[in-house]
Amino acid sequence: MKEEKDDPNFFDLVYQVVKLIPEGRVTSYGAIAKYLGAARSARMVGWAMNGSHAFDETLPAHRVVNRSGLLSGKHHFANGESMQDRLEKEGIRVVNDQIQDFKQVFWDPNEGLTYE
DNA sequence: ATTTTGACGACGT
DNA sequence: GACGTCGCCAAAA
Repeated sequence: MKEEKDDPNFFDLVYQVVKLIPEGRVTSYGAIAKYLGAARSARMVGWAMNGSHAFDETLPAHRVVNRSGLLSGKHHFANGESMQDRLEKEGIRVVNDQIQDFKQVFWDPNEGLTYE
């Protein structure tokens, strides 16, 4: 038998979590990584997203930002403006690629609970 | 096979 | 809070 040394599911899991992000909310790569048990592999989350749109354009990658609430990956979208535009459409305020009230719109997959 | 890079994060200064 | 450095792991050169 072949031992699963690697975790091909890791990438899939990332996509699943991103899909679970409620509208008008955002999360960070590190939060997702931590949720998957790879807290120190936040980079892998971003790397997974890199190929995500290749087979899943519905993936709301625009709701995933770095821990600072900065649209670090906006340059990877087809149109550099699409990411910010979508966020603002969902009620998220973005100024200079920086999400305003990031703490309020932040959604942690670990909690998944509605807070005030 | 080795080196560099990358949609990040934590820690030290 | 800004800046520099290290760690993490996978893909590209």
